Amino acid sequence: MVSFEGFAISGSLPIYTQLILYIKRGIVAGTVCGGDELPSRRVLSALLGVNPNTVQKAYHLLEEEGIIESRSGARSFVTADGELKLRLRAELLEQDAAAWISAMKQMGLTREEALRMTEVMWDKTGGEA
Amino acid sequence: MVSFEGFAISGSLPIYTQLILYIKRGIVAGTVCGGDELPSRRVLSALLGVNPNTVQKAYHLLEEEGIIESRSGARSFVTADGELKLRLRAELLEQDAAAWISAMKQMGLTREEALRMTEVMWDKTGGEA
DNA sequence: TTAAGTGTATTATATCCGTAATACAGTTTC
DNA sequence: GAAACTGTATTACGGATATAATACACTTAA
Repeated sequence: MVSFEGFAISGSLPIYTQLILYIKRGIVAGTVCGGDELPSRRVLSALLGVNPNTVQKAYHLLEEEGIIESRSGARSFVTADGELKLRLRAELLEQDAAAWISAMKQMGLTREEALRMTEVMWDKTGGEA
Repeated sequence: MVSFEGFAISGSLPIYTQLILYIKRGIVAGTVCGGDELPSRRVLSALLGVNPNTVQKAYHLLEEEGIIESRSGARSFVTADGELKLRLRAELLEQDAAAWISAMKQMGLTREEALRMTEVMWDKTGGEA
């Protein structure tokens, strides 16, 4: 069962987008694997304090991308092979890095200043190693 | 006069938010300075192919933050002293770094992998040194 | 002084996001 | 088989975003 313990709504992105990102990044990290069952729309919406339609939209879009599968009446589950995992990793890393580097360049930082910034902030923030 | 040559609408953020970010990052970079005149609402909206109300919203919010000033009838201009520049630099850098590092940790990257990612992508993208 | 440009405000419309309340058919489980 | 749960769909409402069309008073420049 895919866990949503580490998930929290934050920022200005639409909630369904945040849910999609959480699943995709979990697949890249290996914490979400092919065959894993997903919480039902109703259960997850109640857990997060969010409308069922919002979860439905996220699941529906994930299914259109071939990342999860739904059979009417039964619980949905993840369909993630190694190829998809690699595709997602490349997509998300490039996307995030491009946004970060673009912002740094717009503010006039040099490459070394950006690297030092990453080093300093990495340990200040919680999460992982 | 503040130039919007390097500005382009992109991504999912509201247009008025992108305009605000462009001004703020320009101030941090030093390309936008106190006393600089801003394009009028009508001129800038025509230049960007955007509704005048969208530019008005961005300018209005910037004025509420004390970053620009408007006199009814005359052109608006930037009011940015050194203190504001430092405040903006700290705010924006921390905000962007936090988003970037959080994404990397969610995908299970180590600190060194994130640093290497920055190094590799820095030269691949256009902009500055 | 007159004309042009400017900031500001209003009303209307359309789309997206999120919530709310249902409804129905399919599956799982007892 | 029956109850509970599931995916799916619909309608309605409010807020935010963006567009469109005006309108008015103020400043600037010719």
